[in-house]
Amino acid sequence: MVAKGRPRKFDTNEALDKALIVFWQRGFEGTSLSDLTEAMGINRPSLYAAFGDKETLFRRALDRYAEVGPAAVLHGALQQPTARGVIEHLLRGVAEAFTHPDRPAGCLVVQGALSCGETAEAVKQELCCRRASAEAQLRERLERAKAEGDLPPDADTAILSRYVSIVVKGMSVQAADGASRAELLAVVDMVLNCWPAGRATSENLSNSGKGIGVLSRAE
Amino acid sequence: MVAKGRPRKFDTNEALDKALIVFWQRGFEGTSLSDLTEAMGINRPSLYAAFGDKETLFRRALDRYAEVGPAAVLHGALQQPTARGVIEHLLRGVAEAFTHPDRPAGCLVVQGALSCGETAEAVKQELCCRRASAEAQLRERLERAKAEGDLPPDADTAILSRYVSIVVKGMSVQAADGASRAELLAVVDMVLNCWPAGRATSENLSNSGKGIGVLSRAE
DNA sequence: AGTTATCTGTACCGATGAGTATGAAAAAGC
DNA sequence: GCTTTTTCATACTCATCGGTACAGATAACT
Repeated sequence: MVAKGRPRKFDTNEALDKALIVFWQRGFEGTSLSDLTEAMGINRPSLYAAFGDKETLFRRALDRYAEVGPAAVLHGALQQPTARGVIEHLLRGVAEAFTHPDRPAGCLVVQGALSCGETAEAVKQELCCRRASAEAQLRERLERAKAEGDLPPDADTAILSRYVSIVVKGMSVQAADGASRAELLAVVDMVLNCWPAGRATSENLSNSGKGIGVLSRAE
Repeated sequence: MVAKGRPRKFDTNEALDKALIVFWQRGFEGTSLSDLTEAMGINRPSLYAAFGDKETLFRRALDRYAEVGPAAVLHGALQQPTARGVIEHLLRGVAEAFTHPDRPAGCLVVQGALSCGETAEAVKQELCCRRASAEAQLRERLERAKAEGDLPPDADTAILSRYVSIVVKGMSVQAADGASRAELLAVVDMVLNCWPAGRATSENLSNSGKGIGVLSRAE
């Protein structure tokens, strides 16, 4: 299976990786086609022929990110045997991936198009869906843990997964602000230390009997 | 003190508030001058005469945001008598402010320019500094709490303030994703429930004797 | 009334945005 | 060697970007 016409002068995968890095650094709106062609080492028509328009290229980069970037951590985490293991693997893995020395800090799915103009609205929605999907997968995994007796039967998996999701998103912003790996991991340790299942108590896994917002104060 | 020349046809404060909303929704890069003039109900030269260029206007909007937006919650929180009260006021206030029905979801300081092109680099840095400043203020307040015996003497205020900062940033993204006020508040309840000082134990306030990363697993 | 100072509206500036037309170049198939 | 097919490089399109020149309008001050 050899191509017929003039062969490509560049490697498509390598070029996509370069594009991924640029999008990751600057976001969708902040990246111009000139930024892309310069980083990829190709010129404009080659880019369009190989990847389609800017939005299509961004989606390709997103898929690539899901395979090799921090987003890949979730997949491994979900396969851990215990709920505690899932959370630990996820948070530690993400803290490390967000501070990888050779890659942009933080998460492309968070920073790619958090708020934007109308022209990037579709991309923003796509990222929003991916974030929601990650949280949903996590929640299903915790639901399974509950069914297996790994989490107390009154655990609120919606709140738990949302909490973890929030911590991950927060770490992404913190990493973009320049937080070091050690700083993020220290927070992860604290979160894990507070992780309810680590205490073998269900009191903070739900609000059963108390109702949301009616908590005893500690003063 | 009456102005001399032709009087302004619009109210400067109202116009600034309109600009704030647009920046808050679309971010710095995602907002065009046409978006601004349309929302503010004035035309371009009036905008430039009254506020300077786009970046200056954004900074004015930021200052306004610090007074009336979610950022104002921090100020009230820092004045709470106990560390626990500070955190509770901050997290609850922010959860509510990020989901105010009449305002854009989330936080301008987080979403205004998280990642961007070169032209917005200065704005990005400014936002980064403001986030860091908030965390530093929180840390100083916790340090005071430690001095007052309100927190255990071995509490690591750097990690604690960073943790709270991460939760706030994460909630901002979550709110932008469409999370409801009740959903955020439920997470806040869980965080507060896990808040170490609420348990009158210092074991998860520091890693004393164990060292970061050497935590007992719960399996 | 006349002067001066400021604001408004239109119409414009050069630069850059994303996307493309076109012809030369380089390979395979015959 | 010639055709076919695909890629490459230059140079272009049109729209929009942030920012401004200029003339008319509207007020206070003298």
